[in-house]
Amino acid sequence: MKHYDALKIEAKWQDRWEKEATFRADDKDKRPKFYLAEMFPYPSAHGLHVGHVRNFSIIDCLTRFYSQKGFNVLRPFGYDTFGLPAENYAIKTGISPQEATRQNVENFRKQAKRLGFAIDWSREINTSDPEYYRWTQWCFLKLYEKGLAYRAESYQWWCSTDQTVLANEQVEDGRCWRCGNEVTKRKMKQWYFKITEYADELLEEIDSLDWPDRIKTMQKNWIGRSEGANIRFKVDGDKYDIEVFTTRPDTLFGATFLVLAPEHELLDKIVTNDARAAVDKYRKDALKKSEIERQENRDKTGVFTGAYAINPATNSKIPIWVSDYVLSSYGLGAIMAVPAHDERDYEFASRFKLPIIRVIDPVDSPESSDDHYCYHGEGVLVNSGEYNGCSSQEARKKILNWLTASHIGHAQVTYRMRDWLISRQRYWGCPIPIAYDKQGNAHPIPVDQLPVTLPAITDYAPDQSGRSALAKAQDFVKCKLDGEAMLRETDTLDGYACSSWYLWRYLDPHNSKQAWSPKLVNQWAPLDIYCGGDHAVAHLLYVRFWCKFFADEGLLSFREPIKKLLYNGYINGPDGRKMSKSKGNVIDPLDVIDDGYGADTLRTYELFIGPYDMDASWSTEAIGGVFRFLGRFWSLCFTAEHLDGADAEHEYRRHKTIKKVTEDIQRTNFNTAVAALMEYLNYLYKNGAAKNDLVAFARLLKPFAPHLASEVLEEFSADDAWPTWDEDKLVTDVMEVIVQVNGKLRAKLTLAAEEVQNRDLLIEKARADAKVQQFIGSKELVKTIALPERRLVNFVVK
RNA sequence: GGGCGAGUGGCGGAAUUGGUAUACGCGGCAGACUUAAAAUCUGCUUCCUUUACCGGAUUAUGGGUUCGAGUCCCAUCUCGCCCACCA
Repeated sequence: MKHYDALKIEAKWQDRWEKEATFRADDKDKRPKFYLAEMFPYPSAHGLHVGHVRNFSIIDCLTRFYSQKGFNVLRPFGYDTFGLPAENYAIKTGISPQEATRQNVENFRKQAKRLGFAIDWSREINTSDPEYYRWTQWCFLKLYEKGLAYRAESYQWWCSTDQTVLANEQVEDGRCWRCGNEVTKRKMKQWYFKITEYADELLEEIDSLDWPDRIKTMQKNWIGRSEGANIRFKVDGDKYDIEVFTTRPDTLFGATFLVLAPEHELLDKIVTNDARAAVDKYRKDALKKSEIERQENRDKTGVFTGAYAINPATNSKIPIWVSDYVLSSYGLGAIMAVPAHDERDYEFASRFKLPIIRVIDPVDSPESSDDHYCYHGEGVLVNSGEYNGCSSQEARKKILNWLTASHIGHAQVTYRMRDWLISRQRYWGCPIPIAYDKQGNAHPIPVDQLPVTLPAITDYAPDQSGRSALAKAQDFVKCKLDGEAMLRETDTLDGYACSSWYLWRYLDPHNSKQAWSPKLVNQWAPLDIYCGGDHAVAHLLYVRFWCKFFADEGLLSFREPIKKLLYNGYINGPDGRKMSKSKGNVIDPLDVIDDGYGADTLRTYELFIGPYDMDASWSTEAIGGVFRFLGRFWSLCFTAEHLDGADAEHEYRRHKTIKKVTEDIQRTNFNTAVAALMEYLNYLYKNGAAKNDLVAFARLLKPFAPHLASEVLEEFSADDAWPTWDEDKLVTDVMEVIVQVNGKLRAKLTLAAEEVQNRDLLIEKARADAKVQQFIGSKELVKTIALPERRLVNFVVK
C-alpha cells in the first residue's frame, strides 16, 4: 500500500529547484515587481529553530502566492554574521570567528534548503564578507563626509562583561541586551551617527507606514518629541549662565530652584568652596550607580551647590542644587524646578524644605486647589505678575515671546532619542575606516583603499583598557595615509550598521564598483513586505534613517525602505515557556522533518498554529493533525478514484475556497486560509473529487506545502497559476434562511432564491413555520425585520 | 504611574460593515478494520436538564444602546505589551 512519503517527495523537488535555479529573479522581467524578505538571521551554532521557520514560512507563503499570481517576485536570503556570540565562542575555544561563522552559515544554508523556500540563492549575502563590509565602510564614509558620523566624548553605557559600550537601543531595563549584565556609565570618546538630524522626519512619516500600530507607537515613544523652551538663568555673582529646558515656560514664576545633573559641566565652576566636598562626593556616588540601582531607589537625593541663580521673571535669588533625578543626557541636563506643578520637583522640595509657589489654578475647582500643590494640568495663572488671569496655554506663548524678545530664552524642541553610538570595543565587527595622525586628528581611509580588512588574530579577549583586541594587532594598527604614519581606529562598527543597508545590497549583490546601482535598487525597492519578530526600535529605526540619508544623497528614490511590516510572534515550548536548552523544551525543526513529518507539514503547521502575530506554544499532537491533512490530500490524489466532472455543489465549494484562501493570504490570515483548505478537503474526501478540484486545491496549497503541491500538479500536468473565483458560482438556487423571534434563533428554512428575494413571500414562509408559530402564539406582533440580502427574518412580539 | 491591546469549550483558536457563537485543528468518547497494537476510517463531543426529543444558559463581571451585541458605549476585574525621574 502506497503512502504519503513526504521526505521522498521533498528531496525530489528540492533537488529540482536547486538544479533549475527556479527562484532566480530576473532584473529585466517586465511584469510588476514584488520584493519580500524576512529579517536575515544571525546564524548561530545551534542551527535553525522553529522561530526562524515561522518567520521564513510567512515570507515564503507570500512569495509563492504573489509569484503564482504573476508578479515578478524577488525573495533573497542572507546572514547577519558579525557579533558577540562568534567572538565569545572564539575566546572560549580558540576557533576563529571566521571559521565558526563559515560553518554556521553552511549549516544554515543546508537547513534552509531542506525547508524548500523559494529563495533566489544567487543573491546570498554575508555581512562579514570583506566584499560586503567594504561597502558598509563606504556607507560610513558617506555619513562622515556629510557630518553625520562624528566623534565625541561623553558618558555612555558600558557593559563590564562584554567590555564594550552599548547604544541606548541595546540597553534593556538597565541591562546589556546580550548578556543581561547591569550596565554603568563610563566617559569615553566614541563614534556616533547623527540620527537625531532626521528625528522629525522619522516621527512624521511613521503614520504613513503599513506597519503594526504597536511598532509605530514604540518608535514614536522612542523618538519622544517634546516642544518647549530653553531658558537661561544667570548665576548670582558669577559670569556663568545655566540654561534649562522646560515644556512649561508658563510656570516660570513658580521656579523656586534649579537642579543640575551630576554630570553637568558647569557644576565644578559654580560650586562654592564650602559645598565642594559634599558635591564631589555626591557626583562620584551617582556615577558609580548602575541604572538598576538608580531605578530601584527613587527617593530623591541631592546636594546644595552653595550657588544661586536669578529667576528672570521674578528677579529673586533661587538656590542651585545637584541631583541624579535630573538626567544629563536629556534636554540640557539642567532643569528649573517648579514644585507646585511637577511631582518630582515637589518631592524634592518637600524633602529638602525648599519653597513652593503655586502659579496655576485649575479652572474648574479653584477652592480645592490649595491641597493640590502638584497640579500639572492646564489652568489660570496666579502669582505671575502681569500674566495673572491668563490661561496657561496663552501664557506659554506670551512668556515665550517675552523670553525671546529679551534674549533670555527661545522655543526649543527636544527628543528623547539620542544619537546612535556605533563604536564597539570588540574584534568581530566591521572595522571603522578611520586613522589618526600624531595629533589625534581623524582621517577617513580613501574609498579606493577599502575594505579595511579585519586581520586574523589569535587572542580575541578584550582587556580592561577599553580598547578592542584589534589594538594588539600592530600590523593592522600602523598604517600610512598620503605618506604620513598613522594609527588605525581599533573600535569596530555596531552590527546594526551592517544590517542598515542590506535590503539594497540584495538587489545588486555582486556589484564590485558600488554599494548598489541606484537604477536596480529603485526598480525593486522599497521592500513590499518585511517580516521579523524583533528589533522594533533599533534595526527598524536605523534602516529608515539610512534610507532618508541615502535618498538625500540621490542614491535612492524613496524615503521609506519598508512598505508593509509583519511582526510575527514567538513560538514557545510545549510547556508554554520560552524555548531554552536549560529548560529542555527546545523543538528542533530538522528533527521534526526527519521524524517523517517533512517540511510541508512543519511549515503548514507553523502557519496554522494561530494568528501569525501572536505568540504560540508548540504542540506535538497538533502537528499530527496537519500531517494527516496533507496525507489525506495525497491519498485522494494518488490512490482514489476521481469523479468525471464536478457538479454545482463541488463548483460552489471550490469557488468559495478559492475566494477565502486568496483573501485570507492577502489579509495575512494564514491560519484561517489553512482551515478553509481543511474544510474543503473534508468535503472532497466525503463526496469525491474531480481532477479540477484537485488541481485547484494543489494550486491553493502550494504557498503552504510547495513540495506536495508541485508533485500533484506534475501528476495532473497542470501549472501553478493562482486560481480565480467566479462570483456567479457563489450564488446558489436554494439558500438557508434564519428565522428569529425576539432575536432568538427559532427556525432555519431552506428556500428558493426567488422566495427569499420577495420580501413579502419571505415573511409569509417564515411565519408559516410550525416552530415559529409556536413562539409567536397569540402574542401581539410588534414589528417584523426581514432582510433578504442577509437571509434573515426577525419577528418582534410583546 | 502613563499609553496601548486582549479576555470565547478540556486546549490552540474561528466568527471580514452589529444578523445561525464555538469554523478548523488537538484532546476525549464510541464504533469499524485487526489475533492484537499502531496506522487508517466513521460517528459524537460548549454547559445544564433529558434515555431521547424539547427546552434553558453561555463569549471575564455588571449595566446601557438596538428588532438583534462576542462585535458598539459606560463602569469594574484580570492578563499581556510598551514607556517610565524625559522636566
